[in-house]
Amino acid sequence: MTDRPEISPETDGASRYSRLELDRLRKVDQLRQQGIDPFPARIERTHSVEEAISLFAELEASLEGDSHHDSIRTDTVKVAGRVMARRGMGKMSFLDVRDGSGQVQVQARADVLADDFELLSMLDIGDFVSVSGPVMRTRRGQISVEARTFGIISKSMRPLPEKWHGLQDAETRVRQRYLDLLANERVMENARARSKVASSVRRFMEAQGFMEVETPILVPVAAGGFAEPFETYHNALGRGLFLRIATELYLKQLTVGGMDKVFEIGKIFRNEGIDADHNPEFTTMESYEAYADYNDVMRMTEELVAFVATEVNGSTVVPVPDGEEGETIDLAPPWPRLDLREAIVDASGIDFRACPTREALAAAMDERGMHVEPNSTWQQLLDKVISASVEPRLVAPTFLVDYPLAMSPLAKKKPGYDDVVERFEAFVLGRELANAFTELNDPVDQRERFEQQERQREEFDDVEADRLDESFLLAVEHGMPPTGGLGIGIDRLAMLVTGESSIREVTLFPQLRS
RNA sequence: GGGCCUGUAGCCCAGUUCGGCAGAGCAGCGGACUUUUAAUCCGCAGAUCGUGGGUUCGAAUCCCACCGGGCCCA
Repeated sequence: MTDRPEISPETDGASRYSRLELDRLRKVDQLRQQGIDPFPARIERTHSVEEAISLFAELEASLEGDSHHDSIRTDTVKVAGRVMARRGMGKMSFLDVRDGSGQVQVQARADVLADDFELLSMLDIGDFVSVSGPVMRTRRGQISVEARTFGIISKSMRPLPEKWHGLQDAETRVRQRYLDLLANERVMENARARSKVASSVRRFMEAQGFMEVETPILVPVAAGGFAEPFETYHNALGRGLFLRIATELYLKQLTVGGMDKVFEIGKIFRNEGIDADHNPEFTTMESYEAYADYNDVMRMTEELVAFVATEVNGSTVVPVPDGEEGETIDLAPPWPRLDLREAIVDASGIDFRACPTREALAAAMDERGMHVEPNSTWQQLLDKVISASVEPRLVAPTFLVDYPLAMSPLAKKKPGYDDVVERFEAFVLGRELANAFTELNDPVDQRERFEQQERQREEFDDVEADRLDESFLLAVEHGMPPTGGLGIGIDRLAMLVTGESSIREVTLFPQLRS
């Protein structure tokens, strides 16, 4: 590391660096020429910013009423962080220094700092610095570290977003999320909230006695849901594989194996479009509980969501995104159970049991002026009726209960019905949040359902139809306990508790075109 | 897939209606300043106007294509 390219606007660096960045590169060089490492491997730190402020606050409180209040100083602390702002006036400068715990002002005075004061001329906003000195209050009352020593511990070569307007550009915000995190407080809050969503879901499930597992992401058959999978290739095996579209079938194999309460939190991948509600990779929590049915799962689901909201926000009341000022909904259980068939009749006048063929359903939709996509399957048509007429009404948390068998190939028939299954979906703010059923554990029925899906794939060119998974059927043929299963979207849950209306606001690095 | 909006300095934005010298603020550089809080004051510099074509005496501005981003519809 001896030869450094000449830094000037004339070199090819000019194509990569603006003048501002070249200025900063020169400062790095100048620091090295002065024998100062702009990127030291180790630094000393005794206090986080938050701890340093607390130290002062406690000292000040203990000396309440003391006549020398103005001259209170703590013992020397050493803090480190990024310079977010700078206010200089010749022989004295104020810096706002931020670490992960908070932000504190640093007062840098020429007479106190002596030699280190010169270093300020090498300092840029965005640099990381190390400061030692007592914590005190300035004359204006601002808690500050009075710098006795000062050092640059990592140079920033590029300017940060502007302090006042911050970073607004929607594209830069997601492509350079680190800048978004620095500039927009809400982004960090949302990231923390999402982290808490995942951890509180995990805590809830463990408290219910569920065991967390991990199942394959690279799978030979992408089954267990309606979605087109991503394809990949394993060189050593010499065969194509898919990225999973659900965790369902592996988890149910574990119930066959005796895991009575099992869950997984993980990414699934669906080869579909990108919009405010959809990212091609997203996170779900799926759970399977032996000896339970969908009524048990329904109770658990509403408890789970209420628990998560309370853990994250301290309340089951969440804001309605883009709603009226102060508009909220309450996630506290119990949530109303709406019979799906009745809900569809109420919303659209269509009774799906009276329209058992796609021709009958298409005619009913046509009568009501609903667009009928040619070559759609019965389930695709009904799904459209539900999403267009029923879902938008479901603002407060609601369960839609008892789905048509045709659109639920993994759910058990409701006793006394041959066309309705024990399945529910949970909706909040017009969006699907969870999907669950009494799991189909009859291997003969299950095989027929899969075969029906495969026929649909052929007949209607339905790339999202479910797939027959022979190794799953083999497991079920060995005997699967009666089981209640749940799938819940972690991203959707995060949107709900943060009050965000776009999945991009709760996904740190959403998929973008490159 | 269709429609609408959008891309100008490192960042935030004007300028596009009606073609006529590319602008301001923050950040930066130089200077003044020992109590600031978006510090202030003086001065300076900073642009592939997303990319490529076209129209025109002249294009950030009008037209076409393409590359990104956003919203709505399907």
